[in-house]
Amino acid sequence: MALRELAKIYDPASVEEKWYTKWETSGAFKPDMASSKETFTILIPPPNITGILTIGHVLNLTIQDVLVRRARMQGKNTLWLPGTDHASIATEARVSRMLKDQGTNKREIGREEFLKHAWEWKAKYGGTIVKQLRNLGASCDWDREVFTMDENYSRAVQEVFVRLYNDGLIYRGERIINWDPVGRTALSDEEVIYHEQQGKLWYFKYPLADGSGFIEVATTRPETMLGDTGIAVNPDDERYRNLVGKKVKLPIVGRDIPIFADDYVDREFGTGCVKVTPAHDPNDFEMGQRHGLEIINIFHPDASLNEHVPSKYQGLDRDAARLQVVAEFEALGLLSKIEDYTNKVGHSERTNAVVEPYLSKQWFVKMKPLAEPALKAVAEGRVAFFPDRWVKTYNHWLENIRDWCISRQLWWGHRIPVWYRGSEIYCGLEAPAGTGWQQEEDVLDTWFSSWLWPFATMGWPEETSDLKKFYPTQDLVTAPDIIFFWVARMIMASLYFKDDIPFERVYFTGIIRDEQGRKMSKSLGNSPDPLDLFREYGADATRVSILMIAPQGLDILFSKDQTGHGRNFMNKLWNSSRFVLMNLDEELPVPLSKITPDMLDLTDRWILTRLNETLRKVDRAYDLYRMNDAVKLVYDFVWADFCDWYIEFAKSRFYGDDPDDRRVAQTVSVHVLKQILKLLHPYTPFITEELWSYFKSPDEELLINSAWPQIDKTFTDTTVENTMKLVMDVITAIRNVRTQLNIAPGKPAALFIRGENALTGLIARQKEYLSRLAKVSDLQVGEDLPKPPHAATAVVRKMELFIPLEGLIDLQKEIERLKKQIAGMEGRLSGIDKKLSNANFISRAPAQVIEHERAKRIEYADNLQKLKENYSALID
RNA sequence: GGGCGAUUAACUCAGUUGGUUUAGAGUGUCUGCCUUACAAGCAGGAAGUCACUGGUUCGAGUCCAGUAUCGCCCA
Repeated sequence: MALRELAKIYDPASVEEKWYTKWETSGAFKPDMASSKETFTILIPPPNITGILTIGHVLNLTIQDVLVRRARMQGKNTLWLPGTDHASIATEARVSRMLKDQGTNKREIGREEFLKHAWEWKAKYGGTIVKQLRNLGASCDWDREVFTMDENYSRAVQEVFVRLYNDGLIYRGERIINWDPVGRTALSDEEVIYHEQQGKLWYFKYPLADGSGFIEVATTRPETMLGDTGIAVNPDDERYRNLVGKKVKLPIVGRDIPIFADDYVDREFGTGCVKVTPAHDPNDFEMGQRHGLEIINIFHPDASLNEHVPSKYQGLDRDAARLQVVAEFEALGLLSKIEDYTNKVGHSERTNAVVEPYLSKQWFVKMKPLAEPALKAVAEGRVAFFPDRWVKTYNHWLENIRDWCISRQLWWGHRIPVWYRGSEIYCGLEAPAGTGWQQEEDVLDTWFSSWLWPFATMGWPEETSDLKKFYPTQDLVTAPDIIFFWVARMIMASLYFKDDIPFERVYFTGIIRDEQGRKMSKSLGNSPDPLDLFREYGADATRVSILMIAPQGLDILFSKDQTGHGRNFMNKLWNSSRFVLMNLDEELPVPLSKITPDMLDLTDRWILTRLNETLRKVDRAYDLYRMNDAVKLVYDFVWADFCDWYIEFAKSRFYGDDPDDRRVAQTVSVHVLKQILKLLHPYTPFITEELWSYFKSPDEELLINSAWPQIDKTFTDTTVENTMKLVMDVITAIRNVRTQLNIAPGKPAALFIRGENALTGLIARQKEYLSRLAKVSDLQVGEDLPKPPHAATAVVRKMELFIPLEGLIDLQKEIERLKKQIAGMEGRLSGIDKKLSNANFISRAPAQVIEHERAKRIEYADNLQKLKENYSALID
């Protein structure tokens, strides 16, 4: 059969979909349930159904795909389990916006109707990101795809709630929580993002109730004074000791409130007197509890003022109320001063609204008992973090953990399995018998379902075959910004409900930023759409580009241009394959196993040795989860070793007249190329599968299922690297001379090498290669070779290279060139002399190091002498 | 305020237990090449007091201490 020819340029669009379909329909993504082989499982961090693929996902998911594809090739029984997350707040916001566009809202249509719309929305848009994962090449087992509101999954969530409730780890309580006035729901502490903000510190005078004067307080939030129910001072503060026990008449409101002493108050801050608003500040709430203060909630859920403030303030937004309070204090002559003040203001992670500390009745999980085993699991190394510095962050959070507010005043989510009847409370999987029971209106925090991901995706609480086979999983790949939200909580939930770790290793990727170091965000519009990149450069190029610039655990500055690097690499791979293919005969060459080492050329032994070395280093990089190192190793092997040198050498043999040698070169080329395709397949699955189809033998299958390459010692040769280095150095030196003396690259030149026969003999045997790669027309070597007149000179490892080019050498240029070489060599020599003349160095450094320096000295001195001789010969 | 990280060529980054020529790569730049795989390419060159200051050591980009700048997390 005639071998097919490759197009001159790789066209990703024409092959990507074809191979993805082939992989999926062949069952390559599915594990073998009957197999007893070692399993390798990764759970996808479920993307939000509201989301679309971002560059951050591309990094994260590509790393997962790389790990999974390599494990699969290593013969492990591999499962990558995909799914999506229902994202309560985000989805509910989308659906609400849609309803608003239709001229209605959720309260108008009611819970049931709203949920119908939400499911419709999910059906229509929720699959977007999953489709995009296929474009990326993700080798997930789609038959196992899970959604956090699937029936089974929901049952697991209910089950967990009920068990924790019965175990006394879930309770309902009235606390100050973080309130999102836009989402109109409670948030957990983790969902509040603090931004530094330029604000003011207002100083207010509060008149004492007995008319004996004023007390001054400083506040960043004047409007909350409408809910003040006390004034606190530090008990040790001499300035205010005599005021403790007195009362203040609260301006505007007219309420009498007590002055009391509490250790919490910082004497240095402001005036040392603090206004206390127990309903709207967690610290004030605590003080209020300690001192029996009245609690007055002054806000509606949308953060406008309610009926507990004077009527002229009712209905005002908190910002408008602030201005009005300040104006009124000023009018009353009670505004003492205003200072600039920088403080951190909490914003809702989802809606970006300024979060209001708000007293309300919510459901909480007691975290301390869950945190302790989780700390232990990581401390004992049962779960390992890469990079491991994240352990510190993890420990710090768990050691200072606070109870988790899990109820949300939303409809889209898992409704809390609790029913009320009067003062009765029932918690269970099903509604209680009897009439008059009302189910809790709130749903659970989305993370309360995602923290069960490692086992709920596999059918828990049933003891399913998946759970038995694939739990616990091996690797989790995620961004460090959800270490608390998700990673730590999964460890806690898994230890509690499965009595086992959820995964053995967590790989934390960096965060992708733009060229200026800013986070990618929709509002900045600085996030390129990965699908555009796929179209423009191909999915493979996008994947490999991102991996190349993604060092372990460091943030990544990404720009579109970088995708060009990957594209160029793909082009290089494509064209080297194309070249090898066009130099084959009618049939594929015999496999390497049919070749005996004595048939191999020096360059064959060299490339096979380099291949072994690359395999060893790549595997080590994987073991350390240094993905970018692994990519770089293969990149260098392909581009520098294989393309720049081996293929260039091989041209002599492909075009030469020794058919046996030609066939050996074909065999080695194809062998090395196939190993390259295997090594690259996890990074760039599409192009490698496509190329594989041209080079695979009839008994070989898809590349995705092929075996990961192994080191083959048969062809390793320890001396070959040294010899090849010599040849390559000589070639480089000649090229160097040619360029610097402006000798046309195509112009043949003679070469004389004077040096030890042992070395020059090695070179002489590679005459053919010198001729092709350095355009050497006539080669003469010997120990006593006379220097030809009018020759350029170079020194390589004590050998003198002479290039006689009478009439073509610019003498002045050669003189300058040699001068520079001499200066360089003198610099090296003096550096070594400095070391060797240091008595301490001689007496304390290891003998090996000293020996090495001495050997270098001899060589440099020799080189220098030769350079100088040739220099003086030239200027005479 | 506490913690973590970064600082190496114009740009983006490697540099794994201190010694492997005078610190590497890609991009950009300069010179020359459309050499029968690839101009998305080839060959060659220039370019860095490794943020700063001390210390340890025969020897520091690498270890220690401090300083500065930037970034992130927590309070």
